Order: sequence, then C-alpha cells, then structure tokens
Amino acid sequence: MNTLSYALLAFLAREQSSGYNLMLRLQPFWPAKHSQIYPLLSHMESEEYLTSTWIVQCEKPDKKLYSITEKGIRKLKEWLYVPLADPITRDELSMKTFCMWLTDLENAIEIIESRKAHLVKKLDGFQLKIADKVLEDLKFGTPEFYDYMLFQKAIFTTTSGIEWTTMMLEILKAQRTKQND
Amino acid sequence: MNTLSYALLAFLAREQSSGYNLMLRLQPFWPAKHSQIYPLLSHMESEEYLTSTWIVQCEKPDKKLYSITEKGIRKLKEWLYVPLADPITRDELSMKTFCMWLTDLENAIEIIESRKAHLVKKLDGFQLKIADKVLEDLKFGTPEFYDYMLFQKAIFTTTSGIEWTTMMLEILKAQRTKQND
DNA sequence: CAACACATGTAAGGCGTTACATGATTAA
DNA sequence: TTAATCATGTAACGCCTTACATGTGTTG
Repeated sequence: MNTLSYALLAFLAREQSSGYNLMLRLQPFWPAKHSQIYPLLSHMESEEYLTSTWIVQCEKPDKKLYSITEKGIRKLKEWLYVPLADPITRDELSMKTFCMWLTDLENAIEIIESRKAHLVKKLDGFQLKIADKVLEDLKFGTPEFYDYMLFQKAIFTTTSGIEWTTMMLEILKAQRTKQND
Repeated sequence: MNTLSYALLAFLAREQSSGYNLMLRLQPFWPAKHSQIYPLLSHMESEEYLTSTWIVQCEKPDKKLYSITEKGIRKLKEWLYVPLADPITRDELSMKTFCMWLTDLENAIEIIESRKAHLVKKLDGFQLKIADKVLEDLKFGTPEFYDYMLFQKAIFTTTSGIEWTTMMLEILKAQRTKQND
C-alpha cells in the first residue's frame, strides 16, 4: 500500500464518503486526480479494507459511498507505527532562482511577485476557514484538534514562503532604484 | 522539456559537469536518481542543448563531461519567461497528523519528534555552508548572490518546520503530564 | 449558450524509484 | 572485509497527469 491509499483510509476513518468527495478533500494534503483515486478505491475494496454502496440521488448523479472496515482501521493504525518518510518538495522556483542571473531584473521581480501572490491568496483561504476555530475550545485528542494542528502547519509553511518572497523583493527592488540613478 | 531538464541546463550554465556530479548537486532542489539523469542528458545532447567529452582519470573511473551549448542557454533563458508552476509538496506527516487521533499520545509524540530531529539535522548542515557567506560581500546579480537567496529559502522553510514541530510537541507533552496527574 | 459542479470510469504516456550490471579505490 | 565514493548505463515497475468517454443540473 502506498501513502495515497493510507490517505484515503485516513479520511474514511472519520466518515464515509464518495470517491469524488475524497478527491476534493485530499487536494491540500496529497494532490491526486480522480483517475488515480477511483481504481485505488476499487482495489482497496477487493482487499476488504473498504466496502461500498450506491446512493441514488435526485438532481445529481448517483454516487458510490465508501466505508472503512475493521480491517482497514487496523491497517491504518499499524501505519502510524511505521517510520515517517521524509517530505518531498519539488519547486520550480528554486531552479529558476538558481539561474536568475541569466535574466533581467524586471523578469526576476515578476517571477517572485507571482509566487508571492499565489501564497498570499492561499493564506487568505486559510484565515477564513480557521476564523471559527480556537485552540482553547478544542478537546484534546479529537479529530478536530488535529485538524487545527494541520491548519497551523499549512499556515506556518505558507507564511514562511511569504516572508522569503518579501525579503527577496525588497532586495531586488532596492537594486532597481539603484540602477535608475 | 520537463523541469528536471531545465534543472540540468541551469547547473551546466554555470560550469561543465559530469552526470554523476549533477545528480549530487541537484538533490537539495530537485531530487533525482542517476538512472533518470543519464538518459535525459543523452537525449538533451541529441537535441543539441549539450555536448560531451570523455575525461580519462587516474585512480577514478572515466567520466563524461557535459557542456551547455548556445542553443541550450537560449532555451534556459526562454524558460525564465514561462509562467511559474506551483510547488508540489507531498508530506506523509500531514496524513499521519490527520489520523493521529487513532493512536496513543506516546506514538504521536514520537512521530513529531522524528520529524523535528530530521529538520534540525538539515538546518545544521545549512549553517555550516553559509558561515562564510554574508550578503554585503556578494555582488548583486552574480550566481553567488542567487545561491545565497536559495540558501535563505531553504533556511526559511526548514525553520518554519522546526517551529511547528516545537509547538506541536509542547502541546502534546503538556497533555502527557496532565494525564499522569 | 457556455462554463462549471457533481459523479464515475478507462487508456495512454510521462515521471520517478528500485533493481540489475560492472568495476576501481579508499576508509572504518 | 564490509561499506562507501566515484562513475555510467539499462530494465522493470509503480506513481501521477492528461486525455478520452458520458451525463445531469445550475449559474452567469
């Protein structure tokens, strides 16, 4: 089983859900397309980690509701004792920064600005979601408590990205005024 | 051409290098195995973005030195005007945090500790490398200037990771003493 | 009327890892 | 003597994206 499979189990351990809904909720943590998720869910059902039933809906297409089995929960709990893998980040911006000396100052500024805009937009989305959540109100050890932790994680990384781009832009823009003197 | 190809061009735009050396230097920014790099370099040579010559070494195996061509440099410069792709991060820790409510407090602490240890070790490596580099000494627009920026980027993200794990551990450990009362 | 959200699935191809294959030198 | 570093290459397989395929209901 790969990490995506465990990610699906992790969501289904909280509540039953359709493949489509799993795909949407998974995006922030482990981006995957529906074409990857649907076959995986089928396979996991054949391995008896999941069960499914068709739900007939009016004004919407029918959907297949997946539920986790006892075997699935056991598998998920075991995974929590397997040594943690290192995170993998692949950021084009690192490579573009590495060869930025080959381009003009205006383009360099535009590249960093585009990343900063992306991060600011992302952070704005977080603030909305977290507005009604305060640590004191959360009971320790509940799913909601760990949701809060995960949001904090996302906020920390996004904020540090914004700080770096801001620093970069200050230095680059200072250079622009210097060049115009 | 994919991002890895541009990454190879980016390194070769600075100095000629062997495939093996490119593989090593690429790891922090765009992790890739030699089995992926060697065929790519061959292909890029056939497209005339690179040229190569065999270097005979004593007490070491022979190596193939790659150099970037004019065509390769043009291609790399063009890439710097292509809209920036979003970074992709896949972190098992996010998924494990999401289902951490299913495990015991001691295991939760151990998971976060292992990530913190990994990040602290990584940061220590950076401090050594950057010890002899100070922004004031760097001439703007040089490759070394952008190296410094890249190190800053790595330090920012690693530091924010350490801050999050530290916060997490404080909360989890406070809970541990509460449970022992 | 076009685009988007909901909903599921398959097929093809590109990207990335692991394993196979070889071989010298050096450090623990 | 076992492992690590240097050095290049191929083969097989798994992961991920893009495209193909279908259909309804809502919003602009």
